[in-house]
Amino acid sequence: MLAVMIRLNSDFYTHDALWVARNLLGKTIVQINNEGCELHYRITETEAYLGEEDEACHANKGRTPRTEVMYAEGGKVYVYLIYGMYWMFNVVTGSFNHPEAVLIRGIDNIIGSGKVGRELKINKSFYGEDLLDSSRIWIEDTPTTEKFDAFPRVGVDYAGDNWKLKQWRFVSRS
DNA sequence: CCAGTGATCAGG
DNA sequence: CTGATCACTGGA
Repeated sequence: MLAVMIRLNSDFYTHDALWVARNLLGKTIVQINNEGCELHYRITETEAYLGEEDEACHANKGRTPRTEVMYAEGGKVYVYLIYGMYWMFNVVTGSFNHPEAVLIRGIDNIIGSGKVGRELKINKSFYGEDLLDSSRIWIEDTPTTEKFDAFPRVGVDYAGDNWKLKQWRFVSRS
């Protein structure tokens, strides 16, 4: 029996960032590399950023050129460079004009958002990429009974206690 | 602990 | 234009 892999669709990504962050665990990022080969990566760790009211979310400071794509309907890619070195790979979620995203922090045994960006060779050209339609990167539904643990988000000490203590980081259990 | 590295954004 | 900041990593 052949397991048919289906690209995740708009119905998936338009859920809120918390739902998407939890439900992306165990799903498969598919990427076409420079040689035309199809690479598969299992998502193992995610983090949710949820709206302008979330003090840890980039959109907390409102709409800017960088955060613009977060205001799109779920299904786009949000990338940004941090510390001049690391490209963060995020999936935009939720409805139009509600800025949310899920940061991919781990794939397979690669743990750490900077390492994920490096492995996927993310750069600015991925900003706004449409996961529903792209021919070079997308995410596929994957049969899984994923168990996970929740932790506070990483690197958000600048946010108020209410926000930095939220356990919006999700890690697949073994 | 700390350096590296450069885009981004608010403020003059 | 300036300068602070940054959802990080790797090496003392």
